[in-house]
Amino acid sequence: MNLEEVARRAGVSTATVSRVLNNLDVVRSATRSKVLKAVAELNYHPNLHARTLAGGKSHTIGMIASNMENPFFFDIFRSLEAEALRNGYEVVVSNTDYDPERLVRSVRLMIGRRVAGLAMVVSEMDESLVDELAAAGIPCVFYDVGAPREHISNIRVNYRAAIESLVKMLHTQGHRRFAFIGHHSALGPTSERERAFTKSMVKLGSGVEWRTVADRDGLEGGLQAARQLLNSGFRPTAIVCVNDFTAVGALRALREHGLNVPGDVSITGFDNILLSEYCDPPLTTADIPRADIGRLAFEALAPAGDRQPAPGREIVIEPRILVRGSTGAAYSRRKP
Amino acid sequence: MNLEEVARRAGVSTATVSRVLNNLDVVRSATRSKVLKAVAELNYHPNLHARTLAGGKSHTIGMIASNMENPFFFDIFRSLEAEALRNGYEVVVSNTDYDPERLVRSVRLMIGRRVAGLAMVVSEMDESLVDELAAAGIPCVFYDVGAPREHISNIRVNYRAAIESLVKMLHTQGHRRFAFIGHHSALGPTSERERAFTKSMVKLGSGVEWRTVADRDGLEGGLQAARQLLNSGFRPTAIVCVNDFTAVGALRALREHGLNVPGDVSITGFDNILLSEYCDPPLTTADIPRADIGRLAFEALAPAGDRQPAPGREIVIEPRILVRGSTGAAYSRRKP
DNA sequence: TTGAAAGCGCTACCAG
DNA sequence: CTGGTAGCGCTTTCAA
Repeated sequence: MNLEEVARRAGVSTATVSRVLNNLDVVRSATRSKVLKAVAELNYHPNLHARTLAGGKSHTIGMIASNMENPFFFDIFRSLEAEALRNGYEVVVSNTDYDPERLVRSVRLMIGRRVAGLAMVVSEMDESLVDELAAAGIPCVFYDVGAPREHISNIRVNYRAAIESLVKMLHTQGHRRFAFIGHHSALGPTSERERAFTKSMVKLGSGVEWRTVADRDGLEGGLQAARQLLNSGFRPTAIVCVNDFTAVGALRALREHGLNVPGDVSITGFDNILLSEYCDPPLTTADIPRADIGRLAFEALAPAGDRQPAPGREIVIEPRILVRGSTGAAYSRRKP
Repeated sequence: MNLEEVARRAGVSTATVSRVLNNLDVVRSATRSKVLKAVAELNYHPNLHARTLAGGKSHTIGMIASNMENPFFFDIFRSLEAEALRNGYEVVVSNTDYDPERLVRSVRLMIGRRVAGLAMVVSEMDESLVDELAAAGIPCVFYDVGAPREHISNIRVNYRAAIESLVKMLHTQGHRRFAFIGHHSALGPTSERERAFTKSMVKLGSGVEWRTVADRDGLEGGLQAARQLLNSGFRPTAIVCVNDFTAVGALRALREHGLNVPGDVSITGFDNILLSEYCDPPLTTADIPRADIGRLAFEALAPAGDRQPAPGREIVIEPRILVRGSTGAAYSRRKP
């Protein structure tokens, strides 16, 4: 089933059918009707590959994420997609599960698809991959993983400030034994968050004890990391988690050990995913405005109004601290 | 950047480059090297659209889901993708958010992409859309939404049996006031689960009171539905939820009302998503083997070994009940 | 306002 | 084992 069959049935040329299908309003209304009738009767659906090939432009935006299972990434996808659809683009996602090989695979796939733009929401990144992307001439926007280059936009979050606020608050509440639960990831946000944590600890000086531990991203990773932490004998009164998803996992480990939150241990998340309000207790966290990020990412790739993609901009996002039930004064356990 | 440039640089024909890129082992090893060298030097990435168009086959499988935010769907996607990748296919997903219009859009998009197969993991379904798909000649597999036709495979879950088991267990534990929390959805699993619940209630006879309530799928929907239920004045001692995701939302409403689970109220989920073990208390639920579903779906679409897609099969899955901490004897609240 | 025809980048078939 | 070439289904000039 192709244009030609439709054209034949409508008694016009393929060019005309194409024009109708693309809403080029040069077509006489009577002709248009004939064509649409034929299209409907034949249950015709244009071949998008042929269209892309002939048209020379893709109309799809790619997004590569490290862990679509983590609602944080899904939220970004959702806002990016909404913005894209509104502007006549599709978006196709690819998940790497923090696997460098899958990252390479995904990037190549996106290049092969000749996507109109690519949002990289990943923690791992290889310099040579960025080269590849640049050589392919695909507009890119990186979230959180540094790729400071010409023509490449970066969206970054000011973790430092947020983690510092969180730590300062906990310290003020009397906490002196801290722990950081991270997740494995070569570079980027995690290590940046961890570094931010470490720096904050150092800044607090000798009055505090602390350690860090890490496992995979996610519920299970948080659980394992927290178990490992608790089994080590070290007993923090405050745990700073790399993100909410991990924190929810850690919460389970705390319950297993009979520790009350925030009575025995305070815990913080990061991101402000919906789930952070549904766990018990709800998490004190730092809100990252995912809706904005999706929108900004799209604008950096294919701005509305057919402007050229914005040249390499640097967008910094300031998280907002949200204090909820998972944190409180040190040693505040209410006796039963 | 195209085949021709690569061919020129390697001093061979485009046909040969194509053969190398497709691993047709008829190429002399020396020639192959030359080609690969040129490919690398030029940072060449084949245009997948051209490939699909010329080759006449797509090598990508589509999946349309109602709510990718619900981990249940993501789990199915993950297993489907794993199986697909293993067999040389890509998979591209589309999310409908239970919106019939987005469903139509998604289906058309998949047809336009000429996907090699399509997994429909949706609750809403329009008969005419199934026609469209059939006319387009795309192998399809439907999860849970009846589309009994020639050449179309269906994977369904025996909700009836599972819900009945759950209800029977609760009844045996002394529960007499039940509630069902569902989610809006035109047809399919929800209504089937709800019907299953209703039937079970009727079967229990006049000794029980019950009612049903519904909101959107998800954390927020579960919360709202449960609030609505509790504010109605009816006080069930057992709540059966349409799925785990919703149940976690309901749990929050129960906490808000100062109700202890399972002391005051028992609650059950469905699906056995990972989160069901991370909430407090962990949910009694019915396990649906998502990994199997993804695999079965793939096999129904593009069986390994180049066999033709299996002709319309009907696969029934029997959930397994998992009893965890969210259920217990009626009126068993331990006094503080 | 419409049609004819030249590609878009690749595969696959037929020769050699 | 390799090259030439006819499409795949569509868009887009260029003419009419």
